[in-house]
Amino acid sequence: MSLGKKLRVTKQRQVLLDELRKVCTHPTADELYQMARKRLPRISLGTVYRNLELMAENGMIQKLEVGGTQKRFDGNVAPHSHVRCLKCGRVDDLALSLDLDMEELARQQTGYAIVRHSVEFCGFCPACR
Amino acid sequence: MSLGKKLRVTKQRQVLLDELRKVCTHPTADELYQMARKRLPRISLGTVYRNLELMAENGMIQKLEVGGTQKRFDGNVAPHSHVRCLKCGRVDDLALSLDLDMEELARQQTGYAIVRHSVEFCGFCPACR
DNA sequence: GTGTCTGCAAACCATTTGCATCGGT
DNA sequence: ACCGATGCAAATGGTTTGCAGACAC
Repeated sequence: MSLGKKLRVTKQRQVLLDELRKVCTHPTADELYQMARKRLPRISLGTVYRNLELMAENGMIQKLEVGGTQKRFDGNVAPHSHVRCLKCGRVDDLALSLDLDMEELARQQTGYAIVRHSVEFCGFCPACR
Repeated sequence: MSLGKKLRVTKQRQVLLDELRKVCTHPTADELYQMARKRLPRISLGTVYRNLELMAENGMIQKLEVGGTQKRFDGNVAPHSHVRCLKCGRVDDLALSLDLDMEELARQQTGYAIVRHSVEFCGFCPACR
């Protein structure tokens, strides 16, 4: 979550951040593009990708480390787990996080300097099973 | 891990499975392609992808649900966690698995029918930090 | 005014797929 | 002989990038 350089406040950036924080789903870049387009019809997909990347680097949003073909983004930067539906791909939150010293255990076992971790459950959501 | 239909025993399949079980790294499809090519120079990348997919469906190998741009495969089907280097992308094993009733907890909280889970730690490996 | 950001389009890269042929059973 | 599996090449789909003009500071 190391805060990077200061970003300029552009309409595009504001709208993307706002839309992302507004929803409880975990939209893909393309979904965010569709959402933002309703307010900024001329925004481009490239801008969406660039901003999501920059905002994630700055710790303003989270880029999810989940499976599936597309990356997903989360306006909630607090550590939490996710459940992903193997059929429809939706991702939901889960109020569960590993014990704080799990990362310490991982460091001891592997020699890695651990930055973060993620727990992902996979299964079928109520609508799909 | 629901075992699918029976697969024919082809040279390509045997070599891929053998190579994957031989290593402790978690190769990408392309890495496996390079490894297999030393023994089967005419094997195609499409065949590699098709077989990895089929063998994963049959529970013979594991397709890892980790971050990064490329999918990775694991010859070890026992449940375990992974550590991924944010710089070089290598993935190592971690002898750590969640409490058995974590999945039950996830089911209660979300209503999903949980099939599996994965824990991924991210950081910098000894060579990269 | 300067340096960042944007829209657009082309480029990229991992993965998938169609098809004619090959080979395991 | 049948039908799944293969090699090849083209197609796909998500993401990235180069560039010229626009905009935040």
